[in-house]
Amino acid sequence: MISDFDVLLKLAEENNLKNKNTVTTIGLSKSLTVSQQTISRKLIELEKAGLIVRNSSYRGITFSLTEDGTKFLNEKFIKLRNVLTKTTRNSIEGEIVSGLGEGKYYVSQKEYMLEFKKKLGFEPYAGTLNMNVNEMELAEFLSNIQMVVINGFKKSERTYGEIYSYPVRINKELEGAIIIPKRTSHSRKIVEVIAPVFLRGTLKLTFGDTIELIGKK
Amino acid sequence: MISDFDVLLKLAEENNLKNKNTVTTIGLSKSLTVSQQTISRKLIELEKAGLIVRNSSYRGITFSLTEDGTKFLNEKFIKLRNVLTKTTRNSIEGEIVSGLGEGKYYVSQKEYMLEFKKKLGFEPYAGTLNMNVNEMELAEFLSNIQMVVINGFKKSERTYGEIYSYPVRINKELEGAIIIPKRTSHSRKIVEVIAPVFLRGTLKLTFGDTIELIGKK
DNA sequence: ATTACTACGATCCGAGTAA
DNA sequence: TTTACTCGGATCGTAGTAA
Repeated sequence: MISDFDVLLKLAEENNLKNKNTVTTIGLSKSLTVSQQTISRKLIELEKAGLIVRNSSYRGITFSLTEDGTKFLNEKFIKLRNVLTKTTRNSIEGEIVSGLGEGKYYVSQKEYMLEFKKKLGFEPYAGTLNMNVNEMELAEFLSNIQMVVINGFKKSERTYGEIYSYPVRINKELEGAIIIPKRTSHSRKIVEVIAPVFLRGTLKLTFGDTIELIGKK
Repeated sequence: MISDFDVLLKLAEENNLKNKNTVTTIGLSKSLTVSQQTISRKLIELEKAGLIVRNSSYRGITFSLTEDGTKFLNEKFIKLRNVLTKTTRNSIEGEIVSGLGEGKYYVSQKEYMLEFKKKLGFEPYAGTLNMNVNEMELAEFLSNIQMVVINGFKKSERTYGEIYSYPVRINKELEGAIIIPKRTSHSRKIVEVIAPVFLRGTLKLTFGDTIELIGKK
């Protein structure tokens, strides 16, 4: 019995070894020891599931992993990493960048504000600190923090979605949280941090400075 | 369709590779969204395949992963790491720090110098640029560069060991290499960079500035 | 409470084969 | 050469249930 994971991992390996993204179902079937027909069907299923995009002809199949496909593998990687290595990532560093973030808009909404106060224990300053981080480090870091779900709401015909928040300690001084809107599916290089105070002011930071977040709990 | 990998990973997460732990088939069935009966059968199969040892009673199942079970997960982990790090990291940034490095001493040795010229294609300036980097980023970065081994030698009863060098491009302008003595076993936060010119002068850098290295090949 | 057997419908695999 | 369809046999998943 072959799984999506097996096939996707093999595709990712093929994709890396050669720079070409062309494979044949026969080649894959040999390296995975299943039939050509099964591979053909599996690739169709993976495409339907949105994990790859695919273009087949009588000369083979060209493909690439979608963002969701990479994310799928990355999640497995992080779980394995947490299980197989004793040291887990409970801190992350990042560079402060200027914000064109949507976060400020969110924290300005009264309804979110009340939720933040109730669930995180503080009323956030009406702005966010934007931070440039390594994507893989971020994924590892977040996987070790207990996520707090901030409920969405509806107001004047617009729907405001759920926000995932991750409590952190900032530069070993201040309490705060990383916030990530639920509907954001792509992985991020920039995250937004909220806190009860104006962080750039309180910590005397300028763009380009590095700050450290430590996961709480 | 649930795979051995899914179940084994969940088991490993449950006990975090401690020696023994107790789970219930009902609990596992909920977190993996399959039936209790399927989990029961899967655990029996995993035991027959030699991936876990298992002891069941009316109070639950105590189990542990066998060596083969851990190996199974570890192989997946390594494949994922190779695939995911290769696609993500071929550059690294770091801050220039003042050097108390041993590198300057090395590049001053005639024997090393000749090796550098022969194998890297340039004769290094007799000094190194010291750079503060994130250890994990460095490990990922270096794993993607083809290492060039600089041979050691003996001179007046002292042994000079091998040096590992990693060709890089500096700030998209200059050729150079990271050098790491072979006998250094601990992971490093500071690496030394060599180049055919005095880097701080040529690039007009001062301590605290950030530079970017891009892996070659 | 549990685990795990039986039975059977659902799903998967792959040989044959069309395009 | 390919990919990918059909379909029969094999395997999987789960409801019911015994222990």
